Amino acid sequence: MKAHAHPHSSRRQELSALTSRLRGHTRKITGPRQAILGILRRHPHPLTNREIFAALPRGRCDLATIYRSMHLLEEMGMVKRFDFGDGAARFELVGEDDDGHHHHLVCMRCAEVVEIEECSIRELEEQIAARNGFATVTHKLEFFGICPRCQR
Amino acid sequence: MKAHAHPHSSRRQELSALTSRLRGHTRKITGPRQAILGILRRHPHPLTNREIFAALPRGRCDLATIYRSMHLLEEMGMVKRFDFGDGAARFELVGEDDDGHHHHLVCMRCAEVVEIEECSIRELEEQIAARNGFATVTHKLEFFGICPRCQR
DNA sequence: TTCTCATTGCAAATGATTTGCAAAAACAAA
DNA sequence: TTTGTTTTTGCAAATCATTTGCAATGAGAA
Repeated sequence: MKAHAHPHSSRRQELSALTSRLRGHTRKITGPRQAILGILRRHPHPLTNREIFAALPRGRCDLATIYRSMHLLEEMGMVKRFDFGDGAARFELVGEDDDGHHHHLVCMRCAEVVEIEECSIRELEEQIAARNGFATVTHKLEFFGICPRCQR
Repeated sequence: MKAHAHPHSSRRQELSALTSRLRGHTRKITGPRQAILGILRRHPHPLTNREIFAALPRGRCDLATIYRSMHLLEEMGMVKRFDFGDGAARFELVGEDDDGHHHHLVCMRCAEVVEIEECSIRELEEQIAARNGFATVTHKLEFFGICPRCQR
């Protein structure tokens, strides 16, 4: 999965800003957590836990700890979970201002990922919620196709 | 997961029509396959392999066979795979005329499923494909919320 | 520095899905 | 209908992502 344009990641957050968010939730700033946040900060792409693990200097942190950390960060709203349907969850850091809501266009051959900014599904979401009496409706939407390079 | 309106399933396919589609692909009409198609036909909802297994008279078919059958049926376009993000794939029978494209609104508490018919994402899909140079773009979209009953 | 509770590493447990393999079943041919 | 060939199945074991029990460790407060 190569590097790619990532509009949302234009303003990379300071690591200190990230850790202070942890502190604000009465969470401890541990080595593994700092390391994980560091990786997420450097890779503004959806990363699997295994990818985060591989990117970490070996022995720095257990895979189970990464799983636990991602749950914590997700609950705190610091990361967003994505599901590309291949059985492994992926995570991206969410900006403090940002709500992290966006979609992806995933190449089904090489797995290149392009971030999709606009989301005109909000209105549709409201219609569907009203029409079915559902509350707090959200959605998951990902696009899949063949990227330019794979078409050649 | 209770029964619910299912616009797409209005015309339930004959079992014989289903098996003849298998025959057309040089596939054998076996007991397990007929049983599985029977279950899918009777339950026009997204079903997990385990649910199909449980719905089958016990001893009728091995779970591994269900997994293999669903792959086969999916390749043949006879079923559509859905992913509600809970780690288990779900399948629905696809009509011969129908392309099976639709979405769901899933209650996050009780897992009730409502089928969503319209899909205004097609246009968006085309825009995204053109703008990013991707080919054969498709998407996966599911909605999640709290159903009326769970709100009480 | 000490105390306490959160957090971690490690290994084992889960749960969905896949796979190797020999036996059983379809179907076509005779 | 009997036989031969090929697919399909059941069963058990293997994978893979993810979770969890537990004792040892580390972070932050007092």
